[in-house]
Amino acid sequence: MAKQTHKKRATITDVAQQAEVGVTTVSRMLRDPAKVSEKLRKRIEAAIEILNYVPDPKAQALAAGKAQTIGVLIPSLSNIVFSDILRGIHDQVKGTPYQVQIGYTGYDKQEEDRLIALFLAQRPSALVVTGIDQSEKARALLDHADVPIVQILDDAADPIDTVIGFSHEKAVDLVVQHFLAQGYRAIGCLVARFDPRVQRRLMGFRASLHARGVYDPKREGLSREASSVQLGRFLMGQVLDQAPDIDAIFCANDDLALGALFECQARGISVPDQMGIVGFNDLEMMAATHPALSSVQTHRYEIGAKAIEVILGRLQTGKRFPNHINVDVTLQSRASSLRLTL
Amino acid sequence: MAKQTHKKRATITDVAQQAEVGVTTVSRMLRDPAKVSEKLRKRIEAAIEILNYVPDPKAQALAAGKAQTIGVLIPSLSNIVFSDILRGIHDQVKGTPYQVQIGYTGYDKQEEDRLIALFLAQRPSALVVTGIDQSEKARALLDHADVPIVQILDDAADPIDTVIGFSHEKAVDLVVQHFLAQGYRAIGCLVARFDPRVQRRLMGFRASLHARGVYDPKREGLSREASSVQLGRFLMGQVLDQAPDIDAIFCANDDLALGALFECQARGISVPDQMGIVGFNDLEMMAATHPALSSVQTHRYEIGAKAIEVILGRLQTGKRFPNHINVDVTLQSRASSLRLTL
DNA sequence: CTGTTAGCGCTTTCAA
DNA sequence: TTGAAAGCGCTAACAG
Repeated sequence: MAKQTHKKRATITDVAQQAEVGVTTVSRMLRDPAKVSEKLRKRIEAAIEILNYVPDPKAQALAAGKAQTIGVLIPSLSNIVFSDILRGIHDQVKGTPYQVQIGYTGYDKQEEDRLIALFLAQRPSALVVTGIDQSEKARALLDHADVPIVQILDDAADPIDTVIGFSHEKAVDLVVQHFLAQGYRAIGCLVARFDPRVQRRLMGFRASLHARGVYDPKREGLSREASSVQLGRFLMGQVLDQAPDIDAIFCANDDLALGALFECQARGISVPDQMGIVGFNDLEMMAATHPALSSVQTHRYEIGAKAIEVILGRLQTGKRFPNHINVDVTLQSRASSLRLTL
Repeated sequence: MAKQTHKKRATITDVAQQAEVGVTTVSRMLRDPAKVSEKLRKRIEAAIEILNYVPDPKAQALAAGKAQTIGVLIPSLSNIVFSDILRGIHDQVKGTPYQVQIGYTGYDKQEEDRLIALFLAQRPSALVVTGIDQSEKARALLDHADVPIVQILDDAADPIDTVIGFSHEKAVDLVVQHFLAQGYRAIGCLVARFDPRVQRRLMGFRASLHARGVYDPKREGLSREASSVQLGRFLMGQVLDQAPDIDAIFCANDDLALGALFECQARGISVPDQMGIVGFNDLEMMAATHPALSSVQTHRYEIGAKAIEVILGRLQTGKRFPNHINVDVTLQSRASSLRLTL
């Protein structure tokens, strides 16, 4: 008899009436069908089908005291790096009862603080945040939040909870070693958008060159703008003009590296003979350029997936993972930085 | 006296007690401060500060009968095209009381159906879906949903509600015209991942060439794989092998075009003299390659932003927009397809 | 301008 | 096994 008035979605009560059982039974069936007798189960299933019932997640969350939501805070969308991480996250969440809620900080500390407070207020099941450079305030909130917190894409001595990533300094050192091994001596770098991780790459790069006594600030092309291929071309040109002796360039992002390659092509500078190029992140395109571009593979998809794995482990099976999960970075050395026949 | 027991977040009741007012007043203040007297407002603000109160969005949504959520369904994350759209959406939503909830269909019709049902069950304020190729089932749900529905990235004779985008057929015709005007005659194409929009581009391309009597299937490089630079190289190589007479290539995605360019470089084929290349979407990198790559600019950011503008218009100001919003596509003709001195 | 009182749709004791 | 009833935190009449 429970006719729907066209406009209203069916509620659990409607289903209960339709199936002639109590709402409790319907609710129970939804989260553990085994606890309901075969007979009622059939009736309820039929009722759900007839009424086209879909439980309201927010009512569930409210009643249960917590949302089946995993919050994810990332700085940006323009950067494929984060798309890859999100893919890893989504693929791993798929099939679980959890939903992903994404927040974009726009590389803005204040916005990050705001979003962390907002997300935490929704009592998510867990929270994934980018990097290790949260503000004092955010850190306090996070420390007291009673849910798994995963920091990604970096490494920290003192993680809030779990940190999954790698040391940017070490990653960059790999690049410098590689350049030197290939006989490059006048090594410069291109760096854009000074987010904390890029900054650590720059610092690591400088330290690494310093340690080998081959550091020269003239060979740096720096910009606060967002990284892009065009910016890569521009910065490469700039560095080339101010330090003509340069013979190798480390690009803190792959799009800069692509831009550097094109600038060299445009100027008739041969890569890798006159100029070695190495990028960072190893995006798909790097292997397909001509010559193929070397880059530091950062396994972004895996980092995203691992973050969820850790969270699900904690949430569902109670399994604990180590607080530091190091994802190996590897230098994919391709034609753009290989000039020695080995 | 309302001491918090450390673990529990403050509720609106706590705030009301702390400020010695009724909960209604607190609630009211939250959504329209002007309706509360100066005096109480101060007291409430203080209480909120002391208790560190953040309203629970799901309780709000439940009580209000609808979530302040705008659902967005897109097929993929790997494609920068959708990152751009999401940026437009987020930028436009920022500062409004709405939250964005993203769903990924993975180019899978069934998953799309499931997500549409799921999202609608949450009674969002509005829903943005990609394309116009929803299933019968999904369409029925969408038709009866009592919220603004915006379809993006395509054009349809019969939109569900509002459609924002452009005709892929017409866009492709622009490319063919351009090639012909530049004196190219043996025009081929590279197409990957047969999603409905890419498919329409292919159909439009064929029709356009047919109409001019210059269609040759041997000049097509097709693949069901996801579009990528590497795939672009591979397909370009394939087409070059099977149709050596080809002198121009339209790539249904920019990464394919980039791959095509590199394949030409690797084979010593000069662009644009021996081979004209035009891509689709005009990603940032296209202007920075050497030679710069022509591409069809699809204004993805604007489409995303416009979708939200339309939705906010309907939701907040009651303003109505036309059901068809056409976003002009323009061919950015750059060096890669210009071989006539004009 | 302010407070009381029902719910929103669902979960969850607690009895039956 | 099942169900009645009491909330989860908030909003929205409806009185004052």
